[in-house]
Amino acid sequence: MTVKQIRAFLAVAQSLSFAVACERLHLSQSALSLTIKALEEGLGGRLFTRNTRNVALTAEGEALVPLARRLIADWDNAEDELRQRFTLQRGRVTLAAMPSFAGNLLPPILKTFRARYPKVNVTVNDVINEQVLEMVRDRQVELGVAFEPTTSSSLAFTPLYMDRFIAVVPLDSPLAQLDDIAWQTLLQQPFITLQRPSTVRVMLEEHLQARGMKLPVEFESHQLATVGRMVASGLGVSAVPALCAGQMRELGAHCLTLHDPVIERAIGVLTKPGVELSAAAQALFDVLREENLAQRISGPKHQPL
Amino acid sequence: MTVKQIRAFLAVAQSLSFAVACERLHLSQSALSLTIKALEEGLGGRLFTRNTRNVALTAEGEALVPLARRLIADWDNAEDELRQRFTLQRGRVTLAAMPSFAGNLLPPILKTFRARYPKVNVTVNDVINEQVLEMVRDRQVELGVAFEPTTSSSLAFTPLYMDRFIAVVPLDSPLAQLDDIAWQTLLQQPFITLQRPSTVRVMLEEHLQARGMKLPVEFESHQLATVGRMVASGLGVSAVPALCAGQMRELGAHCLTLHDPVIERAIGVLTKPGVELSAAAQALFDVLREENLAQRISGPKHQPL
DNA sequence: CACACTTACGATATTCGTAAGGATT
DNA sequence: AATCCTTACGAATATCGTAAGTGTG
Repeated sequence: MTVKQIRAFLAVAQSLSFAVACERLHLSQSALSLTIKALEEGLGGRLFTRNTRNVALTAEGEALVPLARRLIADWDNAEDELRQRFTLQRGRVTLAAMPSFAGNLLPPILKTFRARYPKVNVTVNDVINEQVLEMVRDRQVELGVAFEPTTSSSLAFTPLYMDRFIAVVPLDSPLAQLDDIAWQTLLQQPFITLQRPSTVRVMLEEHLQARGMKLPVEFESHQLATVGRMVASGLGVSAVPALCAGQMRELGAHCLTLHDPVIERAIGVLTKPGVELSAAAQALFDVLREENLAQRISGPKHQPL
Repeated sequence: MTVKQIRAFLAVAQSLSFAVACERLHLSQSALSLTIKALEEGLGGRLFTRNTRNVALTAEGEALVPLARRLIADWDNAEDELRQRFTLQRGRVTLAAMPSFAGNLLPPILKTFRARYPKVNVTVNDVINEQVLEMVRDRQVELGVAFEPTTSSSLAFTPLYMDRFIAVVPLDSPLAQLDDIAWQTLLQQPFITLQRPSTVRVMLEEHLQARGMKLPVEFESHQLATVGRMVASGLGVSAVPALCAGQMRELGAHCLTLHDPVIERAIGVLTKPGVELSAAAQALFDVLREENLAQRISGPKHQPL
């Protein structure tokens, strides 16, 4: 039993005429006749009673009609769906991104993506930097956005931005009047930062230790928003990735360029080598790079690459 | 997209190896490779990522697996069902039979049929003789069992039995002592019979009128069982088709051969000419004729043909 | 006799298997 | 070097359309 045979059967069953059906099928009468004959022989009995003058369904043919209809409908739907996936009229991407990215740059990017591929579903996993690597490695997601891995992580990294740390100070602090600030100066204030397992916290401590400096940590949180709110309310100062500048300002804190040392690290897309991206994932990857380019023009604090 | 392609896809998706899959498909590696390639080209994208060392599903391929499974399962089920219908492992027959037949000879016949074709559904329409003709004519049923039509009814008739009228008298009547009885004698008793539209009633009156006799009707019913019960309780006598002898005896009445005149008429199978019988209907038809033959040997009152 | 399905047959297209090629372990 | 998928190519097979055949109204 082949798809062609069932399509032919349905066409004949509908019109009850070989002559009419063979036009719809773009087939000669003889070919149609043979096709039906082959189907009948394959199934072991007649589906139509036909003399030269009229065509009618047998009882078994009658039974096949609804089955055939369902079969062909399902068949066409499946084919359609697959084709839609390939043409990105449908589909699904899974993405893991670290919170600072997921909460700041990602939303407008997703908006662009959605505008271009409205039926493609995007699942965003807003997880900490380490888990981004883990999820990509375990193939729980196709794409990850995170800091560039330090150790060779067996993951492919495509840089998007060069992110540097900026200082965050209360609006009413005298420091808020400066254009930029040195770490040495900043660290004379009570320091508010993320809790230890955080990549950001670890990065900070490593870089500063190398320069013989130490964080005068006064308050710790595991959420960047809390850090921002604490700074805004005058409890102390902080240093965060430039990526979060917008968020900090929204929370009522002031941001300054930080130097001596400039601490920076690439943020980019992580993929698992050898695992081919779905068409949908590839499209999202492309949008991520395009949007990066767009930002380069408008020029934010974090520098696109 | 063809059935063969999808089967090939599933085989490869399951084993994740072309080499293994091609054995299950009874196909050479190259043919399988081309089949998958054709499927991929037809759908517009890759379903497997494959280097010589391992084969893996793409995201789209992953999406196709459940679809393909359902598609193939439905396909095979449909094919199976049709094949079962043709081999009478399944199916459905519709039959209309007049009550005297449906209630007496038919049940053991259906038992034989069911024993032979356990999965074939039989729908019996127990309707009066005229409606049997009507239902066959309207193709509401494939087969009918009824008296031979008088007027050319445009239906095909295959005789099964020659049924003759027998006398039914109360057990305690002096008539019950006789071996046989003439109509003239029977008609001296109060007569119980079916109501007018009945074919049996009309037949009786027509035949007797031709011989100058008339039914001394005392009681009328539209059900044969009621007639039997009335006779059994001594209200009068009746004459019924020999087909109903068993039923009459069960109701407590006595049956006698009736003569002068012998009124007889063929009972047989009605079909609509030009309408091919389903395999199931043909099988039931055959059983009806076989059972008739079996009865000829054991020899009942109504004579098989 | 005209219409509609079937059968016959030659041409075309598809599919298959063998064999060679290429890549990975 | 061995394994496994792909590509190439000739052979077998299947499918198609034209045309002749058949039966029915």
